[in-house]
Amino acid sequence: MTDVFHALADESRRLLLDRLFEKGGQSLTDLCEGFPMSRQGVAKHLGILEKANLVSVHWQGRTKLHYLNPVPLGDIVHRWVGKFEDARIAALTDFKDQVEDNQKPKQEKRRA
Amino acid sequence: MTDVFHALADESRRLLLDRLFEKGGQSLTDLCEGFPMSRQGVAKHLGILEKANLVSVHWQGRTKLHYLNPVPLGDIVHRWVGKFEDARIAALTDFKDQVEDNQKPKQEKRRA
DNA sequence: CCATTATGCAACCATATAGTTGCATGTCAA
DNA sequence: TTGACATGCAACTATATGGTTGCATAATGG
Repeated sequence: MTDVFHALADESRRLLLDRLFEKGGQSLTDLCEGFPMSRQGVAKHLGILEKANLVSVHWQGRTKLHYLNPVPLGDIVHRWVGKFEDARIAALTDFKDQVEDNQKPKQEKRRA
Repeated sequence: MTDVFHALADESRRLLLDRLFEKGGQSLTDLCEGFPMSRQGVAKHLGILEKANLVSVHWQGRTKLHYLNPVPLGDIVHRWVGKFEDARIAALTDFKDQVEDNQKPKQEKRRA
């Protein structure tokens, strides 16, 4: 989970995912094209994406083809989105309740 | 976007969100309770969550009440999940196509 | 007023991260 | 074999990060 979020928390890596989204099966050198960074820099980012399982690879001779792997995001993030959506619904009543409750001048701030 | 993912890429911060998910309107000291970290450590994490707009605050006298804010995740992450889901569908045909396509060039050492 | 409580600010430290360069390894084609 | 190409590995640097401690500020309550 940490790995996935961490991997996505970087513009360069999101850009690489964008590229793989447009066209899968690109090699390192393909992905380096027009990228403002050394080849090794890109390789490191791809390594992080692989480790997060957001990119899967397929060796073919001496070239390593990269593919976007949609599974972990679907699995892991979906849970969080669902959670936050529950919270969103709850927030409509909850937030107001809690603010009002906490606004009672003195203590008694613990909400029921 | 970077801020949101970065904020979520830390176990302590996700734990704080969990706590606010369970019960909104908690103060810094409330959230420090049982947390294996100094108050300032927690305050920093909350600052990052605020900056990412995942937590909104409401001052009440000298205490700062924290609430989970579901909006940015709903907006921003949803787009990514959607994108990855498109990719998931595409992957079924795309992946196979691209592998085969890339294999055309030369030798036959790899089977389809 | 004074003590207590809730928070903020700043400096500091250890480690992680993003990026670099240089060299090694392995594969392809002639 | 030889050279060119695709990638990996390792060392190094600057900065960001997660965490700490100490002190300052501001509101609360007796």
